[in-house]
Amino acid sequence: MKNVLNKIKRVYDLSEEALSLLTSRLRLVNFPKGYILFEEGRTEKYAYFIEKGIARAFCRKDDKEITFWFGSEGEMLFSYNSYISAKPGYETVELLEEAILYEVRLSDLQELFLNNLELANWGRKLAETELIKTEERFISYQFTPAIQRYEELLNSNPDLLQRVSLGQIASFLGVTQVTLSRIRADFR
Amino acid sequence: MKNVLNKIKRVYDLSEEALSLLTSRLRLVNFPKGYILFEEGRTEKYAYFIEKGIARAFCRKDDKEITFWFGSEGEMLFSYNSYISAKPGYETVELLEEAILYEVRLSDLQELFLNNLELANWGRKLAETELIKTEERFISYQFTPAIQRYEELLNSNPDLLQRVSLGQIASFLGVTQVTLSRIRADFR
DNA sequence: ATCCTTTTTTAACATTTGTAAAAAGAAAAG
DNA sequence: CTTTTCTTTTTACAAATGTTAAAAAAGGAT
Repeated sequence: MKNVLNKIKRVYDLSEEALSLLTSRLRLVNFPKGYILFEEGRTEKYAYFIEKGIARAFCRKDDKEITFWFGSEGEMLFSYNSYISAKPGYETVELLEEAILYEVRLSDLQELFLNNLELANWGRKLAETELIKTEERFISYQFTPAIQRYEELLNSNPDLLQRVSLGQIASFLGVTQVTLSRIRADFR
Repeated sequence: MKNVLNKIKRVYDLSEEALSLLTSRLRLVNFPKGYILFEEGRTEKYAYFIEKGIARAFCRKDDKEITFWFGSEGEMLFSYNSYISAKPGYETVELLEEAILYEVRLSDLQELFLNNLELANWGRKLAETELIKTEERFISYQFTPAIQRYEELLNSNPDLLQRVSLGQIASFLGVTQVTLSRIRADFR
């Protein structure tokens, strides 16, 4: 549970009591490589902490897929619409490796938030942290050319290339696979 | 205070007590058109509710500006980095019209969040709502061509064209002003 | 109304990126 | 080891967008 505990504390430091309230709702689960954890259009009932493995979130449109997120050890997995408003999600989440996750029921989380001040603030911090990350990525997206975003991605996530296919990285960067190949060719 | 109260309640419904705890920390302020409310690199001490007026948030890079947000009546204004981690902000916020705002000290907000369960959950919901909006925009950005984003923007915000210059809308859409002009020409 | 300033449009050209298809390379299966 | 399948690179061409500069249009000020 090392990676998960680490993540929980990094979000917002909790007392022993609050921490065990939260962890008591976690359940260890395993899934094979390729497993579809969340499916577009479904209202999900669980969120997950990644103890081991890597996942990607993507949306489909006209038989194209756009990957907009990668997450690995020590990160959380939600279907935001389900988590935030109990509505069908717009994203599909696929496990790219065999994975060890901790599962938590969304209704349990809600209940904890509504009854425990520390956990409510933990949930607030969690959303705030994700918010900043998302907005910064949005901005960097407009400012920074794909080449540079590619370098930054590899710097912040050096093992990504070994774990994820180039086509998926290309769609994450917002370019086609052909363009990414060209970028890499210039690179050398 | 109509627009602001509306916004507060739309985020998350509060009891009378919690609501007045929050509103007691608000202070009415006025600013002229063109006023720079937040400045890139500064750690801001306040957040604002917009009672009247319209604002834009942008980042600068190599003498270019990228507008990534517009907000008007009934929306909130923060420098996210200041709000979330008391660090210097990456954005500049400019008032595009004479404005009536309600100001709240960030340290007051923090204090309320840490002491009141309802307000902590209000703060959580606020961040969550912003998070979904930002992520959806990010995704639509990759999927949807500029023409369509332009139409959607005008649909959801019909008076924007009257209140904001085309150059700013273009940078919001992620294209140059020339491209936006071409888009509008095809349109007719 | 006229002048001045700012905003928006248009034009010509260069650059980038996309598309489709083929070739090369790598990984998995027999 | 060979074949099959999947992934990545390359090529040629088309389409979209950026750049720079000039023209046109719109708004304000006197």
